[in-house]
Amino acid sequence: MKAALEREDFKALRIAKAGNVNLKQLSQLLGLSQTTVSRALNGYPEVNAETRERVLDAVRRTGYRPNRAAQRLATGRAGSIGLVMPTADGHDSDVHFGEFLAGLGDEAVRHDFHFVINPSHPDDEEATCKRLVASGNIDALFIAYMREKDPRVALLKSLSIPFIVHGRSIGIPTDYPYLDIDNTGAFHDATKLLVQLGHRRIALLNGPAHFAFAIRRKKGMEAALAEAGLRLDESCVQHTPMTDEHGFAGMKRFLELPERPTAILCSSTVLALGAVRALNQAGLRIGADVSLIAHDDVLPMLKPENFSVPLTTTRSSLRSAGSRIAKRLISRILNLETLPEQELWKAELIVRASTGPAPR
Amino acid sequence: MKAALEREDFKALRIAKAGNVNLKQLSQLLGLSQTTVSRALNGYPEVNAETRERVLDAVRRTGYRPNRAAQRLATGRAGSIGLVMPTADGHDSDVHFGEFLAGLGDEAVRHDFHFVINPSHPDDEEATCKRLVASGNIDALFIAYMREKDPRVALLKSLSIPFIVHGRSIGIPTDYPYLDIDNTGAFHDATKLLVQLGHRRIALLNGPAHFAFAIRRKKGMEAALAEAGLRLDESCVQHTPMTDEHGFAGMKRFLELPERPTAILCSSTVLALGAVRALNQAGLRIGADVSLIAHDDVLPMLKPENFSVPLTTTRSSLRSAGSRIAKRLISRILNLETLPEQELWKAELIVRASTGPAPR
DNA sequence: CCGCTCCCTCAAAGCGCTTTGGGTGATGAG
DNA sequence: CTCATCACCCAAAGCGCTTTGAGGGAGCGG
Repeated sequence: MKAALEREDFKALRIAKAGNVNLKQLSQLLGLSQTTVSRALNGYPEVNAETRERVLDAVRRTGYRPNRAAQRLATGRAGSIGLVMPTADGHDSDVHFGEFLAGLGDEAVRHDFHFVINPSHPDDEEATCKRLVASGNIDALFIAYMREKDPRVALLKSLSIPFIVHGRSIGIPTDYPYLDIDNTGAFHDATKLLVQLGHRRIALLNGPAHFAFAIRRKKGMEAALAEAGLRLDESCVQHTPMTDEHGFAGMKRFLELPERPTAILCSSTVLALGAVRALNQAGLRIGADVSLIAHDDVLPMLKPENFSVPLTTTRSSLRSAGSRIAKRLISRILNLETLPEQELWKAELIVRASTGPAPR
Repeated sequence: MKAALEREDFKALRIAKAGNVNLKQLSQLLGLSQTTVSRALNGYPEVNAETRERVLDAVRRTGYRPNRAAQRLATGRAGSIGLVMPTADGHDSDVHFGEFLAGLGDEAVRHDFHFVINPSHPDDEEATCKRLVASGNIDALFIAYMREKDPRVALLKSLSIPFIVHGRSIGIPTDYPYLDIDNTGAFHDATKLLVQLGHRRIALLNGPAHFAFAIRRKKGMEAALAEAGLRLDESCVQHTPMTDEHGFAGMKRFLELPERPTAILCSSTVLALGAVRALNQAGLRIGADVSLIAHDDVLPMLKPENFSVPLTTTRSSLRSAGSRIAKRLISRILNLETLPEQELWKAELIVRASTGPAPR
């Protein structure tokens, strides 16, 4: 009895939803076959232009919308792209993820694509990827938070599913599609600026050491220091999650060093937030006693220009990256391979008041 | 019998290797009809317990996974829930959204549900809802950021699609399913605490005035003030987006008032961030010269206990709310109406160092 | 041993779309 | 006048699942 009721409910739902016409009705209305209508709609060439116009017009009038589930079943295409969201109970979720998602979603929805967001413990991402692909309800996968020699790349290649990587791994061939920013270059330039301002002892508040972007940023920094005949003291480097909390603690540790750094690079404005707090607490003037540069992902809630002392930054919009990746992913799914395989975006160095000449 | 089993094992292995098994193959493997297998899988009562066990075992061995598209087509159920993400080019995306999503996603993925995330200009949400429902590829809708007399409630009721509201509207009957926190109570209690500490002039850094939660929080505050024979001066209230930037600007304005408030309530820790900055800049000691209480959504990147002066807060986890809403939404879709229609969560008042006796 | 429930299982009919493999009439060439 | 060639269009066969309506076998009372 209960089951029967349920079934009826669903039928009702279906009909309510259906308010829509279906292909069959539409074709009857037009006096055409379903084939022809379908072809007209999907842009096949063997349909008379006039017929196609007639079909399109009927679609407009009836408000016909193809049933996605039926399309998916018939084509075998799922119409959705998979994301692995690194999060777990008791594990910090990443602010940067939301912003990225905004860009991705914006673009995806334009093509009527769904997401399958699969939360996963950060250490379990490989298995999650596998499961997600095996589930068969995604057409393409997006992965991020790349690590050194990241095993997911090989995995995805072997799974023969379109995918795009946000970032790049290190230590494996880069023959996969990616979108990355030039982290090395960005932190090289930032460091160079500090060196030119006379800084000799520069510290780095970096993201977790296993992430490729963190490794590259450090490398860029070291390169710029080397050019000036300097080297990066390991005591001046900290790898932590990119939260306010760790920024604060990290900066405090720097300030306790016997030979205090005069300038600090931060891998995120969120880290910088805590760092600034520590500096204020220590009574140090930013831009005078200590210089600060942060990488800015353009998080709308945290603008570097609004810091008490506006922050010099290397900027690259995370949202744009999301949007771009969605675009490329979808065009790969639809086999419109016109977009480039690999992209490296330059970050923009924007000088504000948090950087000044080294104190003497 | 034994031989048959072995043969089955062998076949199973081969099929598993070959790729995905489908229902037909699975039923052939078992020597059952598709109907029976389907029923066994979907928990229908008319299947022998032993048979069901046999089926389940075969599923395990073959790694069979039902094709979602086919299921959706056959049942008319889309297997996904719709979200409207308030964001647009040039419009701030909300940090709180990401955190909420983490909870929602975590729960949804457990039931193999998808999302359809539809970004929308905040002023265009009604139309977006309509479009989303009409698209026919969601089974249920979630809406948030409720406003006074929110037209979306009536809209969704008329569309006869399961939905849950995060928050509650104001000025319309509350006969719809929602999950809200007791904003009135939370800010009532917070204000009461301040009053007890001797504060007489208390200000409010609130979210945008059109949001119901903001209205309720203000109301709660006014009630507590009234109980003490006080009233809320309009110059002591500010409605702004909940960003660091606005927190800073808002607090600055408060500090410029002829009669400066001695305590401030913030609708978000993000607002508090900027507010604290302004206080520091003005050289005021938090917890001594000025008391501060913020509402804490438990954003992992911004913990109130890590503020330079740990923040007294009213706490309610946004992630838990997301998770809970997903659970209820899914159970409504599956017609397991065991969960309550309406829930009001109490926020927890946690006293830390940012509140102290009023200065004299 | 018959007949009648219960259980359990089955074959087959959709769900709405895409796609294959023809057809048909008009056109132009031979 | 015939035949190949287009340009259009069609009927029908899936895609993999759920669900209906019906059938077969075991167990029981008569």
